[in-house]
Amino acid sequence: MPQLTTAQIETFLPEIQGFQVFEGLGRDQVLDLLREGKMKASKHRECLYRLGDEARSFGLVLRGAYKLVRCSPKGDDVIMYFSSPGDVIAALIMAQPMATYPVSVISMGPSLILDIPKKTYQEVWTRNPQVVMRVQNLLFGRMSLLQDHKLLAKSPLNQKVAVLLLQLMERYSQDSEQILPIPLTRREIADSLGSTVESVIRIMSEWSQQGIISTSEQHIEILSPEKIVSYFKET
Amino acid sequence: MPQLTTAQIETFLPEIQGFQVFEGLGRDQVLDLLREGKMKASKHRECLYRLGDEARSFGLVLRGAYKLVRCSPKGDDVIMYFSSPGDVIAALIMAQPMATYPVSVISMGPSLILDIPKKTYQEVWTRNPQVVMRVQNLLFGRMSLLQDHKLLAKSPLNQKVAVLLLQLMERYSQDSEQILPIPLTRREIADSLGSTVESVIRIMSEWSQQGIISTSEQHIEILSPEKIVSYFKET
DNA sequence: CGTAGCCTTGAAGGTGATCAATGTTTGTGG
DNA sequence: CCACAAACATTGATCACCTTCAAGGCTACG
Repeated sequence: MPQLTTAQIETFLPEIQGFQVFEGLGRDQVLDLLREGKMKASKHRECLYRLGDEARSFGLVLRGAYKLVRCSPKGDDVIMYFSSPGDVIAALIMAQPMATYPVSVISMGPSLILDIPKKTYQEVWTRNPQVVMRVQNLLFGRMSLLQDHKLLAKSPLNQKVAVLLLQLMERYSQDSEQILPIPLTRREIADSLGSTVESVIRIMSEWSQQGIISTSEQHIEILSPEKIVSYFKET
Repeated sequence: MPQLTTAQIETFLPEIQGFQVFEGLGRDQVLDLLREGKMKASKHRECLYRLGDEARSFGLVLRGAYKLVRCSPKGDDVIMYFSSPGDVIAALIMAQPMATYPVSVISMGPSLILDIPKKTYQEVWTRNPQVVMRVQNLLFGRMSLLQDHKLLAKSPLNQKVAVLLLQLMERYSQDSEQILPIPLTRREIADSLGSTVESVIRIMSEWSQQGIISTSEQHIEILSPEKIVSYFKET
């Protein structure tokens, strides 16, 4: 995992200033919040933070995506969250002294993150009520997703897959194209929904045949969102 | 829903100062955070905040319990969270201007809450970084519960029920007795787990016969926690 | 060119949802 | 205090959905 020079932060600064967390903050204020931050590029499937390791730093996602993974009692992976650029990862755990990461963070496709030491969080982030509130809002968004997922507990699997794909599409798709720009495997969909690869495949194969979606080279495209939406309008 | 006089807050003040959110704060500071707060006693099954209503105030739970309920697309209730004394309810929504409650809040058994106007949150709570951090920690705890629930997605229902009962027992039981001091129906257990009453009953009946739990007058007692624990140690 | 990760399909089997019917407790108003 | 309604608990029968297991093919990458 190559570490880039701090100077490179400059390049991304305009973009970073546009992130929700930093909305409306001045350039110097933002630079202060990123103090001691190091850019880290991750290759596909590389592990950034490992569950159980001591939490020394947290991350601001710049490019690509990372999945937050825990391990079920049974031993299989469960994906808690898919992060997207602008997301702050593992921030909450920074508030506690001597804590360990509650999840593993693994990149999906080539990704870029700004890795910021715990010290900066404790000394700069927590002192600024506005920033703390912004982090809280991000957290609120993630909690809403977890709640939405709980709401679908009794729904059939195809509704769950439909909702997940549309959620991800909304967050990741650029240029209003309906193509997911990150490699999302069927296993990952299953791991996110608490289901199995086989079941997910059966559902998505059917959609492919019906021309509702199209998948090629690990990328998923939704051809007719309306039809997918219909899946969770049904009783 | 009778409103008690503000003077009554004095009575609860020592208790309130002991809550996690206010830990280490001075008496005057706490009083300021509760500014304009009104005590509200709720009867069993009474609705405190209704989903979709304009969010004008939030609550600090003093006695009893409240359930946070949303409605699934199918139309049946899903319980997102069981609150306990010391919990802050609907706080996050206070940060947004003109928002509506994202859940309904309904009391379980006779309960007591301190209802605090939005204004106090915006003017006092958000200004104090320490308090904001504390609220964030409470939120973090609730998110952990949602994550734990997601982790059990593939587990059989009896494990889910076991985990839920032990979680609630840990938070509510007083004097290290293993009796839940709040009326928890089997329907509520089902609504919380995204299951059905019948399935929950079948599981709990079996436990009753085996002497693992005992239920009388709407109260649940765990006779042998070890045996319940064993349910989620199994593969 | 072999391994690893991913995708696919089929068959069998189980868990839990659904539907239906009935008993029990709680709460309310006359 | 009784009668009636509403909420809760219970049991059984049936069946759909999804998991599990097994086997095989495809593609990328060292």
